[in-house]
Amino acid sequence: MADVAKAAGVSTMTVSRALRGDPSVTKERRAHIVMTAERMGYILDRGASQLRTRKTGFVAVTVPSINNPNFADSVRGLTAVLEENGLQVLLGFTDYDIEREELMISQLLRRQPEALVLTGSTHTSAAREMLARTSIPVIETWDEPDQPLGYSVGFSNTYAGALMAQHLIDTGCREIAFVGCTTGTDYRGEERARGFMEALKKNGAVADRYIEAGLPPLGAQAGAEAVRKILENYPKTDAVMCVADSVAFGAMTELQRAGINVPGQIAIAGFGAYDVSEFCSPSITTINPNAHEIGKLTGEMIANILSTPSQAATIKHQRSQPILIKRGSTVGH
Amino acid sequence: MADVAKAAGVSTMTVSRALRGDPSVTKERRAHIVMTAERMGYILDRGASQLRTRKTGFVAVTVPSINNPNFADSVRGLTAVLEENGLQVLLGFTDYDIEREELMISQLLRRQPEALVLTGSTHTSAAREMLARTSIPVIETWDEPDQPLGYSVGFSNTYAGALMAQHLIDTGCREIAFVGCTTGTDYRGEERARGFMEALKKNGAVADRYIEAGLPPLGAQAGAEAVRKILENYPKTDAVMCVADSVAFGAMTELQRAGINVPGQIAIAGFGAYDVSEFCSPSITTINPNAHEIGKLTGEMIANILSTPSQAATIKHQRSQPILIKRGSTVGH
DNA sequence: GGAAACTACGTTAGCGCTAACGTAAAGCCC
DNA sequence: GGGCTTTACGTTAGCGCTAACGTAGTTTCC
Repeated sequence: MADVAKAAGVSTMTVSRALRGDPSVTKERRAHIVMTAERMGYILDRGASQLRTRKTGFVAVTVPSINNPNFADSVRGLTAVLEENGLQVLLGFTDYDIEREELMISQLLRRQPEALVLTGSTHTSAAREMLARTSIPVIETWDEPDQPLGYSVGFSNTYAGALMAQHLIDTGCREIAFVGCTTGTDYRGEERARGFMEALKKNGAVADRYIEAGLPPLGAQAGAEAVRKILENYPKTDAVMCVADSVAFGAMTELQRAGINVPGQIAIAGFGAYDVSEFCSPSITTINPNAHEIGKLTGEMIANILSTPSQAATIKHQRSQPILIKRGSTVGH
Repeated sequence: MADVAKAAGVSTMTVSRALRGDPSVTKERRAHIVMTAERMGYILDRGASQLRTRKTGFVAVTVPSINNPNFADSVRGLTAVLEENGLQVLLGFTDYDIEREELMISQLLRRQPEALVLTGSTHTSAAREMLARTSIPVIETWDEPDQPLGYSVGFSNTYAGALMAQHLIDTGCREIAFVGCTTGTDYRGEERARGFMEALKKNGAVADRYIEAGLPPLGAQAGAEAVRKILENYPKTDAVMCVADSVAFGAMTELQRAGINVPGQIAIAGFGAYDVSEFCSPSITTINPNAHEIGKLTGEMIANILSTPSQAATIKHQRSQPILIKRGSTVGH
C-alpha cells in the first residue's frame, strides 16, 4: 500500500480511504489512486484490515453434508443474502456428527466470524459451552430448538412428520412403515420419525414399523433395501414414509420392480421436495421444507442483527413453514 | 493472550508456542497453559497470526453451483483432503457466469489464500490477468485447459462426449439428438456436446439434432421439454444424449409417459452418474466423471505444492478418467 | 573441566492496515 | 473580517500475534 501511495503521490491513509470508497477523497484523486493500484496489481489485504477494524466479514456455517440438495439450497440462499451484505461464508461440514460439529465450531471461531450458523439444535455439551461464551450471534437452523443458543430459523420436524402421517391416514392407510435412521446422527430425521409415529398412534394406526436403513446420508439404495425388509416382515403394509425423497424414490422403484402397484397397493411418501420426486412416475408425495427460504431468512436475520448496534434484537426466532405436496404416489390409494 | 500469559505465569510467547504445539515447551507447562486458556475461554486469533506468519490457511475455490451433485462431490473431496492439511476452503459460487467468476476471484484474493481452485478453463480476460499476476498456485479443474494458468486436474469433456457417441453408435443408433445448452455459460457441457457431435459425424451418423434446453443448471423439467421438441421435429430419432443425468431422467420419464419404449424405440444417455440414473427404471447409461476423485486429487496437488518450497513443481497436470457406465436405457436398443 | 551444543524460556519488533486525532485551506455567516 | 464550520487530506499508534534473536541453565564430550 505504501508503494501505491508513493506512486500516486499521497499518503497510505488516502489510498486506504480511496480503495474503500470513503467519500472524503475527491473523485479525481480516487480515480487516480484506484487506477494506480490496479496498474501495480495491488490487492487490499482483508486480513490486516480486519485486525484493525475488528470486522472479518466472515459468517461461519456448519452443515451436515453438502450433497443433500436441501442443505445445498439453504447454503445457496444464505450465501446470496450475505454476499449482498459484504459477508463471506466460511463452511464446515459435520458429516451428521456432533463431535465433528464441535471440532468445526472451534476451528471456525478462530477466524473471528461475526455470526455462526448451525444446522440443527443438538450439540455436544462442550460445543454448547463454547457457544455460550461467544459474544457473536448464534443461529440454529432447520429446527425449533428447545434450549436455543440465541437465534433460530426453521420449522418443527416433529410437526412435519405428523403432517405426513395425517395425510396418509386421510388417504385410508392404516399399516404404515417409516424408513429412516436412529443412529444418533441425523437428529432432524429422527424428530420427523417421532412426530410421524406419535401421530399414527393418536389416530389408532399401527405404529410399530420403524425400519432402520443405515447411516446418513441415506440414498435410493437404502430405500430399496428397506422395502425388501418391509415386504418380508410386514407384508400387509399399505404405506411407506421415508426420511428423504431419495430414499422414497429407491423404495418406490423397488416396489415397482417387485410388481407392486404404487399407490394402489402401497402408498409412498418422502421428504425434501427433491427434483426426482416430481419427475418420477408416479410422482412422489413429499414435504417441501423450503430450504432456500431458510437460508434466505437466516441471511436476512444476520444482516439485521449486525446492522443493529444495540443488543435489542428484533425477532429472535423465525419460523418457516414446511408444505405438504400431495402427489401420485399417495392420492390414488 | 496477554491475560492468559499472566494467569499462567509465563510470557505471551510461551503461550503462543504452547497453543501451537511447539515442542520447545515442557509437557507440564503446556498442559497448564492449555487448561488456563480453556478455562478463560481464550480462542487464538488466526487473523492476527496470519498477519505475522504470512500464512492464512485458506484455499479459495470457485464452483458454478453447489446444487449440482458432481460439484458438491468435488468440493467434499477437496475439503476433506485440505482439512487434513490444516487448510480451510473459501467457497465462491459463480452461477455458471464467468463475469461473476471474475468478481469472486477478486474478492477471494483479498483473503490472501494460499492457492486458488477454479472450475473450468474459460475465464474473462481480466480474470486471466489477475491470475497471471498472482504468486499463488492456480488449479483449473473439470477440464483440460488449452492455456493453463498453472496447474490442472480434470478430463477432456470433448473426449467424454465422444465416448458416449461411440457407445450409442455401437448400440446401433444412427439418428441421435443431444440435449444441452450453448448459451455461453456451461462451457464444460458445451465441450461434451462438441465432442459428441464430432464423433457422430466421423461415424457417418446424423449430427444436426442439437436441442437447446435453456439456462444452466438444467434439470428434469428441461429434459422433458426437450423430448417434446424432439418428438415433434425429429420423430425418427432413435437416441437422446443429455448434458446431465437429471436432464436424461426427465427426458426418459417424458418418453415413457408418451408410451415410447426406452431403450426399445429410443435410447437415453446422460452424464454425471447421479444417484437417480442408477435407481430409475430402466437405469440410465451415463458417464462417471469421478467428481470426488477430482476434488481429492486437487487437494493432494495443493498439499504437495505448498509443502514443496522450491518452485520445481512435481506434476502440473493431473488427468482423471471419466468412465462409461452402460445401463438399461441403451443396451437393449 | 572448559568449550560446545542444546533446552526452555523471554524480549523486541513488525506483519498491513485503519481509527482517532491533528491540521491546513476553503467556505460560510452575520 | 473575525470566528465558525467543513473539506480533504496527513500523522500517530496499535489491533494480536509470532519470527528472529537473546539468554540463562543444563548437558555433552574429549
